Order: sequence, then structure tokens, then C-alpha cells
Amino acid sequence: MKIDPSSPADLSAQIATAIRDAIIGGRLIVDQRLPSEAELAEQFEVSRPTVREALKRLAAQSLIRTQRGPTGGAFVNRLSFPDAYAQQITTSTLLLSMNAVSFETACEARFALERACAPLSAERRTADHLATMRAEIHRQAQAGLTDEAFCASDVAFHRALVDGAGNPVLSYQLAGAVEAMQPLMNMITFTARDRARIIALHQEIANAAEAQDGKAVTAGLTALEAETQDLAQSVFAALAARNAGKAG
Amino acid sequence: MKIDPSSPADLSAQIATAIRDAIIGGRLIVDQRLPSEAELAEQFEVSRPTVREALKRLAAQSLIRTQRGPTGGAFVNRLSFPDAYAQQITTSTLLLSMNAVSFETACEARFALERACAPLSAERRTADHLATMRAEIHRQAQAGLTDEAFCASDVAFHRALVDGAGNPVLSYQLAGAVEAMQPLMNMITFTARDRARIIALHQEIANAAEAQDGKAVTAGLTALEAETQDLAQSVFAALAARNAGKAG
DNA sequence: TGTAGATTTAATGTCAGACAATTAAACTCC
DNA sequence: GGAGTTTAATTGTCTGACATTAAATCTACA
Repeated sequence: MKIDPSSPADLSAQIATAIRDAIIGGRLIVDQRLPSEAELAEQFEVSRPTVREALKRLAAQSLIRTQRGPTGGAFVNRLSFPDAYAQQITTSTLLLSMNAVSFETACEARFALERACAPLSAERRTADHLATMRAEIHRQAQAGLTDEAFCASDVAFHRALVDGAGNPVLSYQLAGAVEAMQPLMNMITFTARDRARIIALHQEIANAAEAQDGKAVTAGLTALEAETQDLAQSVFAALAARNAGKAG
Repeated sequence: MKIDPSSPADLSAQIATAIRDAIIGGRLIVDQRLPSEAELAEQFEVSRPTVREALKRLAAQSLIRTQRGPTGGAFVNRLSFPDAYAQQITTSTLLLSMNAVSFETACEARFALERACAPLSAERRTADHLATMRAEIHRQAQAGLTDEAFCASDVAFHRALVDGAGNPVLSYQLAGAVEAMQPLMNMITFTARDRARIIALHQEIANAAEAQDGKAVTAGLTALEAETQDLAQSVFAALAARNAGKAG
């Protein structure tokens, strides 16, 4: 592993890339210990702080973990599903919030992906998944629930549905799509009537999942998407009108 | 923004988290300049190297960019779609390679997600998308193509199909699923007969997309999934037998 | 007056050396 | 042989310095 000191890129970035490539390429395997910071500094012919900056870059991506003490050092980290979830959610959330992605586009993507899980979830969902869905529906019907709590429960409901497919890769991919929508959903104020309609559709979906009727689950999700898009459209229209009023 | 010096966590990690939260929470907006490293060091009551390690962590996630010179500093970075793609692909690839995810599970997830794009893509694909798909099919039929090149073309074909949905969020989510499969696919040796079957299905899918027949696209993808699973099963069975032979 | 070039300056990038904190292993003593 | 102590290796942090970059300012000259 070598770096180019005359390159315009930061040395620490080059070192991080070199090590990252070694991990992705399988030349460094899970739980393998990297050389100590002092040794890396010597190998790359840079100072220890520069090596440390490189290692921190890798740690930020959960590619390595560090441990102190005589048997310590930097170790190649097994990227766990929870870690991957967290990164996925952060990235997706920022992508949406920073790129003026319309609610419509994000909503379409989210429900399209969720429908992809519907047949599998209908077939494989366990009693646990069903119980979680029912419990969340019950929570959503409670009086005095804030909009934020309602949205959080909505996410939990959909997560149970997706997890029902029993495919961790699918759950991971969906985590980003579903959770990243939450800040957008939180902009919406739900009337009691809105909530009732959403809860009814949730009931429909849960019933379909219980009956292992994939097509009905898909249909429920499609109806929920239409409902959500309608709701958002009216909310954002009202917002725009209010802003126009302020400006005029 | 404050940190806790008595916490067991690294100071640089705490500082990175504090700044990241400020970005996600909207208290720091895109292109806003952070205080200089010296000022941050003073604010957080740590040394400059510690601040730098924190900033490198954020840079590794494309959350900030740095610039030298008098008007330089660290700026909140707009997370671009290409940056998000790259992160998504790295994370997904590592997740699969490090967690003994079966080919079957990954393949199922990938095709389930891709089917989610099928109706939208059939409806909206442009002539450009169709042309790309046809071009890749043509390439796949060329003699002397290596397995890796065949797989790469396969990815390009599916990417065109997904992009045809005209939803950047969907394309972003799919990037991880499709690209992360590539290392697994590269383990497979394709016979001429295998390639012919896959190309025929690609033709079928392209024709369906041209006819804007979403159901036919979905059916084609389902058939392709079955074909891929069969192929992988026989390849991995042969591999296992060979290894057993070595061991015996 | 305007412009090209030199200078200044503020910021990041890098380095060297030191000390603190942590923790596993080796050692000592009972 | 076991409990407590010491040792040593490693990461975490700090200080201070210099190198590099690039925008802004200043200067000289046409």
C-alpha cells in the first residue's frame, strides 16, 4: 500500500482510501488488527496525526474500531446490520433534505419499495409481526397523540410489515426509504378525520397480512399512497397560500 | 453545542456527533461556513488536532468539505446524489460480504426492489433508456466477453431500467441493491447457454418496456430471478462439492 | 486610471515530541 | 497458586511550529 505525496489530495484521505480498498478487496479481513499508528506512520512515511486522521475517517464509516491498551489497536470491523441501518438512514435523510426532493417523489419511491415487500411479507410474516402491527394501530387510535408520535407509530407499523418479509437485506434497504420520509411527514398536521382514514387502511393491510393475501396488502399500500399524496398536497397548498398571503 | 469531557467516548467522536446533529437538525445549513479549527478548538475547549479528527470524520461522510486559504474553512456540504450513491454502494457491498448473507437472500431482495420500479419504468422510460438497454443486450451477445464484462453490462442494463422510472430517490435506493450484488455475481461462471437464456429474458424485458407493459416487465424480472437463482444454486453446489473433494 | 505583478494574511495541512489514560500481560509476594 | 502490583504497549490528547494554499490587498508602471 503506497500513497503519492505529490498528489493534491490530503495525505490522510489517500491513506484512508488505501486502507478502505484493502478492506473492500478482502486483503484485510474482519477482526484483523491493523499495524499500530506508529507503524502505519512509518510505512506511509507520514506523521502520526496524519495517520490518525485517516483512521478517524474509516471509523466514521464503521470500517474499523479502535481499542486501547497493549493488545489494542485498530481492527477491521464487521459492518453490522444496525450500523448499516444507521448510516443508510442518515444518508437518505440528508439526501432528501438537501436536494429539494419533492414530497411526491419521495413518497412514490417509498411506497413502490414497500410494495416490493408486500407479497413476501404476506407469505412469511410471523405472529410477532402481526402483533406489532396491531399494537401500533391501537396506539394510533389513542386520543391526545401528538402528530410526531403518530408518525413514529406509523413508521413502526410499516417497519413491522417490511420485517415480515424475513429478508434482512430488504429491511435494510427499506429502512432508508421509510425513515427518511419522517421529517417530511412531520411537516403535516393530521386532522382526526385524516388519522381515521389512515388507521382504516392500516387495518386493511394488517388483515390482508393475516390472511396472507399479498395482493390485498399491495392494494392497501397503493390506497395508502394515494391518501398520503392527497393529504400532503392539500397541506402544502395551504402552506403556500399562507406564505403568499404573508408576502402580499 | 457542548461536549462532556468526562464521557468515555472520544472527544473527537463527541464533537463530530454534535456537529452532525446540528447539520441534520438544520441548525447548520448547506454551504454555511463552520468556525475555523482554532475557533472550534476554543469553543469545545480541546486542542486543534482533536477538532481536526472530528472534522475528518464528517468529511468521510461527505457532510462537510474543506478549503484552504484566507476565505477557506469547513463548509456544510450538499450531499449530492452521486456521493450518496457511492456511500450506499460501499455500505451495501460491505454489509453483504461481511455478514454471510446468502446469495438467495441478496438476490431475492434485489429483484423484489427492482420489480418495484417496473410499472413506473414501463410507463415513463424514454427512448434513451430503451436505447441503453438495447445497446447492453447487444454487448452481452458479443463473443469473447469476459464474465466480469458480462456482469458489468448486466448492471448497466438494469440501471437503465431502474432509471427509466424517472425517480432519482428510487434510483439511489436501487443502486445499493444492484451494485452490491456484483461481487456475488462475479463468482459465477456463465456458460454460453446461460448467457443466451439471460439475454433472451433481457430482450423480453426491453420489449415489454418499449410496449409500456408494466406487468410484462415484472414477469420478465420474475423469470430472470428464477433463472439467476437456479444458476447460482448449481454453481455453488459444484463449488461445495469441489471443496468437499479437496477436504476428503 | 487601470492593470499586472508582488505582498500580505488567514486558513488548512503536516510534522515532531511529549504526556495522559487505558488495559493486558508479566511479575511479585504471600 | 492466587491476589495484588508493576510494566509496557497502544491509543487519546496537547503544545507549538512550519508548510501550503489562495484570496485580498498593495504597489509599480503604463
